[in-house]
Amino acid sequence: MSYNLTAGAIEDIMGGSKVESPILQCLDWKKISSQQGADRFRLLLSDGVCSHSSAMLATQLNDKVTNGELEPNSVIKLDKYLCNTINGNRRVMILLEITVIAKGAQVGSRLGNPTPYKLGESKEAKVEQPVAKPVQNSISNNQQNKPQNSFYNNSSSKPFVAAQPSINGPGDSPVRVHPISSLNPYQNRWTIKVRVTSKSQIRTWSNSRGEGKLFSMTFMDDSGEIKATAFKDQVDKFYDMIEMNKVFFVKKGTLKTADKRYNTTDNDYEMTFNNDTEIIPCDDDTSLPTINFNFVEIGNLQSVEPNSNVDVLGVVKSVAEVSTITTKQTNKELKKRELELVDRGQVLVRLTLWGLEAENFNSMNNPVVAAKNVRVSDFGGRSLSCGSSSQLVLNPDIPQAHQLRGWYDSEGRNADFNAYSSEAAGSGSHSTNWKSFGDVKSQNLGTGEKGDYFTAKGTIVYLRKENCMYMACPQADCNKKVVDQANGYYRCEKCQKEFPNFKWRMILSANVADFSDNQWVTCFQESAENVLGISADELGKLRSENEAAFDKVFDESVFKSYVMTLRAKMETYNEETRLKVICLKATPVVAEDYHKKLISEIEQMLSI
DNA sequence: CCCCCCCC
Repeated sequence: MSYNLTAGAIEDIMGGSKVESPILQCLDWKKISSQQGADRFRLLLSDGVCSHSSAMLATQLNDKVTNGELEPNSVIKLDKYLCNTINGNRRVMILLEITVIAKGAQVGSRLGNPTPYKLGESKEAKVEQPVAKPVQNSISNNQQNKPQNSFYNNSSSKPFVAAQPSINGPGDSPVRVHPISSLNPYQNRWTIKVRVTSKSQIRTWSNSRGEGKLFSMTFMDDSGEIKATAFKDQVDKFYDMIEMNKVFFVKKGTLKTADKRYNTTDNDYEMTFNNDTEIIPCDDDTSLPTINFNFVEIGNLQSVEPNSNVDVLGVVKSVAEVSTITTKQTNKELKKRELELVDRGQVLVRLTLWGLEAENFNSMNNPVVAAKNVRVSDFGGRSLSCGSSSQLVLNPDIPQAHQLRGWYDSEGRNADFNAYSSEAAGSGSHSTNWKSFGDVKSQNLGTGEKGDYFTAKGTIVYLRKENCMYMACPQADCNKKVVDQANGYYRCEKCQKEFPNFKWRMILSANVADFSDNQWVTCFQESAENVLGISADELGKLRSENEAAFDKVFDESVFKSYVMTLRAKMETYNEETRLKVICLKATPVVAEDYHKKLISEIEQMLSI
């Protein structure tokens, strides 16, 4: 097996040429530790002729190193990369997208005989291509630290020079547009061309260090996104101008390390506007990506970690009035409004809007809403809340939204929904917490204080007939076992009373299996009656009067499948602690409903 | 320079 490295690519790239999708060998990598906790990897790349160690892996690709995909000697294709100049002459490549063509172990050793690249040294005695020369003085105010030939190797048609005359003064050269991913705190001569993909409300603060107001926003271009914040004067200057989804040129802002606690973008840096910041509207609305979503299905919110942020797509089934609440901490009055969102999984979740967004939300006719970056809370099972970095988009023009619209108008409008809600916290909300029996073990369910409630589809593989029922106190609120006095009376020790009758109660041990594992579960009265399809009273009669019929009830119940509401909890008997799983409810599988759930899970998988 | 994301 031979691998064709793009010989000469490193020299060309270092010389400033644009090389499409070069194939290089990664000879080694090195972890550059940073105080921020975000590791960065520097790669030693070779094109077979030259090697060069100034290639940084974009942090979103770190897992390629950590998961072992990019081991030394791998052959890789650079699908998307940048080349920046630092300190006037040192060039650094930033790898944004790569494909590992051959694993290091497969390649085995370094290919060719690469020697380290040195600036200005040509490997061959060839005439230098004019394009490979650093661009000199083509831009007014040329600075040492300016990225002289920063380019963005995406598609062939991406303009590197803004064709927008409005930001160039008379006689100025066209302004070079930089990708967001190239911004860093060490260079301040840049212009980015970005779309606004979120915009917060204005918020005020007052603390020991002073007071003021601010708003924040997210900018996006092909290379990534960045959070930007405007304070005080800059709020007055830019708040009205910055509009969701619009495109702007932005130049001169202060870059600092992103505080990942409050910044959900994948950018290592964030921007603060300053007195020199310029923002110029741009009417080009087509060349930049628009807000993108990574939707979690409403029914899958149960498996999302509370207090994390997600994107959700749903139909607004209902809109409540605005109400006012008072915060516990500061006694501040806040306006809120609740929306109910539903999707094809037929699950309903509540989304809370705050402040002006609550007051201004005014939409009838059950719009589809795409909610970006909303916070997941575990209140009432799961609920959603908008924060400052959240963004709602009504009736977005995306395929999933159109599908959802069609579904809602044709059937969803009249469908019943499984709601995450506080009333259902004991049962209903758990009906959407699907687990497999394999999950019960691998996720250590039941180890918590309260026990874990979940839903599983299981097939009965064995029913333990022995001791599955007992004679119980006939009092309505007492289910204690009674003692047969052998004189026609039955004594309940708890009630301290003898009765001429008793009632049958069930404790049925069932072994239930799904694709992943099997599980012993205990069914008490109701769920045992569900599973056996007969009342305890009738079964009790059969037991004493017709053993064959009694056995038949069990035989016929085996290999039937049920959707079960279960509770797993560790319990201790005689100093032995083991997991006990109780079946609270068992309903025969309705194929149509269950298949809908499977289909929505498949759709969920495909949409990622 | 904020850093709150609330309430049931």
